Amino acid sequence: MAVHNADIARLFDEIADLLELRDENPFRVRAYRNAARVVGELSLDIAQTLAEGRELPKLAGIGADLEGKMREIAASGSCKLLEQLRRKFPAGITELLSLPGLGPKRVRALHAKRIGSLAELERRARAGRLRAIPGFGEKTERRILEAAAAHLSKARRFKLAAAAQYAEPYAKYLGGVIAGSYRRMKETVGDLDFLVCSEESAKAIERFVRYGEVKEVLAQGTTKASVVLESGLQCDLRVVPRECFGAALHYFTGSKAHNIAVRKLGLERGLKINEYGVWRGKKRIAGETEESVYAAVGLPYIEPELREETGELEAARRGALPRLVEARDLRGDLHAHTKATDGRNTLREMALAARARGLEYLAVTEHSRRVAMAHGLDPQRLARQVDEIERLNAALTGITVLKGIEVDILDDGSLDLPNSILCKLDLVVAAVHGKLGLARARQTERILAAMDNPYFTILAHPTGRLINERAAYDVDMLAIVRKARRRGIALELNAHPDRLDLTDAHCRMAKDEGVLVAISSDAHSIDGLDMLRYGVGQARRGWLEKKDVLNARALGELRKLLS
DNA sequence: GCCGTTTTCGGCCCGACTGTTTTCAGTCG
Repeated sequence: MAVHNADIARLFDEIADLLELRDENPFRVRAYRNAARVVGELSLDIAQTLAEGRELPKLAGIGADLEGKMREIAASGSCKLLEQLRRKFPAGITELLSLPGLGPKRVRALHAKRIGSLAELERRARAGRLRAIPGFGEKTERRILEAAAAHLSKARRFKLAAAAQYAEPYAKYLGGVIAGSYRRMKETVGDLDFLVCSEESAKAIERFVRYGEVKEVLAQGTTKASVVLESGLQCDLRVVPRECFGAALHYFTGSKAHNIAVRKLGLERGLKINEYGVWRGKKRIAGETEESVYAAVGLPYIEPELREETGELEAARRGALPRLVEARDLRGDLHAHTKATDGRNTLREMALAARARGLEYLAVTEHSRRVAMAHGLDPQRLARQVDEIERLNAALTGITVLKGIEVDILDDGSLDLPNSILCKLDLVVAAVHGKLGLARARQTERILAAMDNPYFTILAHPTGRLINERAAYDVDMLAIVRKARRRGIALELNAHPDRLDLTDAHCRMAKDEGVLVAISSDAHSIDGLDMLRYGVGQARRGWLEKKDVLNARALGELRKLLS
């Protein structure tokens, strides 16, 4: 049984829930929540590291006790404390905590009345028997009933690109900015946080709740409000005066863990930091800009994508923040399809679209024959496309089309096309598309074997995950990254919003190990080229700089690296 | 449960909104 970091994180969160229900020391609860977050974001595989007898690195906020519990969970899949806690409550109790409006105090009150599951809660609410419980009223009872019904359809997080379709027009309508995880370019967002500067907050709030797509107003006060859109996406608005804009933007951008750490730095200097500014006593000393907030605690500006409390404050203190890669740094795109296989536009249309977007080169990388569904290319068809690309390059200026392939890595680690044709290409992007369920050791071995092919240049979508749909295949990413380093292979950061694969943590791993990352669109149409922006966002979350990105190189230098 | 250029004990981020209250607890972000 393989225990993943996500499993350890989940169990830590469950312990935190149960400790809260027992009204334990809130700081002890916080320690478990923090540990869940740190473990969940860690790229190093804890169970595997321990299994190999290697030491765990010191993790922030995880001391001897929590490390012991990590070891226990890694070895057995659970831990004694959790088992003890679970015995004190009915099995479904933590589910109740996920309902809006239900926190530990109320769930404890429910438990005292022998309500320990969603089903039971719904039954009692329907019978009108919740309102008799202290702290519950008629309104709460109704909200719980609605929430319980909605919960069954399982609230999902929106992919970043989907959220953008709601967020951008709403922000424009409000005349405000978008903060929260959207601004931090997280791959999915649970809600949208808008910030508006105005001295007339009532008007701004009114405009917010009157937006045409609003289905329901959850809360409406004098400085903040929450709504749910028809799409199911929750949106929150805060209105602040102009002079507070920086402090408010910082506060509502998060992450929560980052904010807490910044406020602690403030406290050490005798400063209080809230969404209205940085305060020394009653005097506001900063807050008009985000820069002023950071400066108040002695730090340079930190980019939103870095604000996850995963070392950015320490780096800022040392003056060692990365100069993050930007969209305009990209000189080309190294993964795209055309009509020849499953793309929708012709070779020429794709080349012109890339040129129109300011790119210097575009690699055309069709599927290989194994992917029959996409009419993958066999050696003869690929040879014809190579000729076609050469003719097109002779006819076009301002854009160079590179000859490539997205060749399948077969079950045994060989490639789907012979070297006799691969050697004629500028680059070979290789990818796993089948046998996703192989056991970790075999999957890893298969990919490592493929990387021995001398023409292998880029590993496409290295984890194979589809956001909200399919988990990553089980693979030893560190072994793959290290092999890539030895073989001079780059890893792709597939920018498609469904993939964003590599993850942010894997980008950092690649950077730390000295492996270049190719930010590629995997475009199947000319519009697909625009997805590069999400790849850049993910790369920035992974601390990547221009120098870490293969396709931030000019064509000449790229050719040198490819050869 | 963690942590320490004040500390191995005693701290641990901060404010708004709602509903159920008669002045505030609970929840949320």
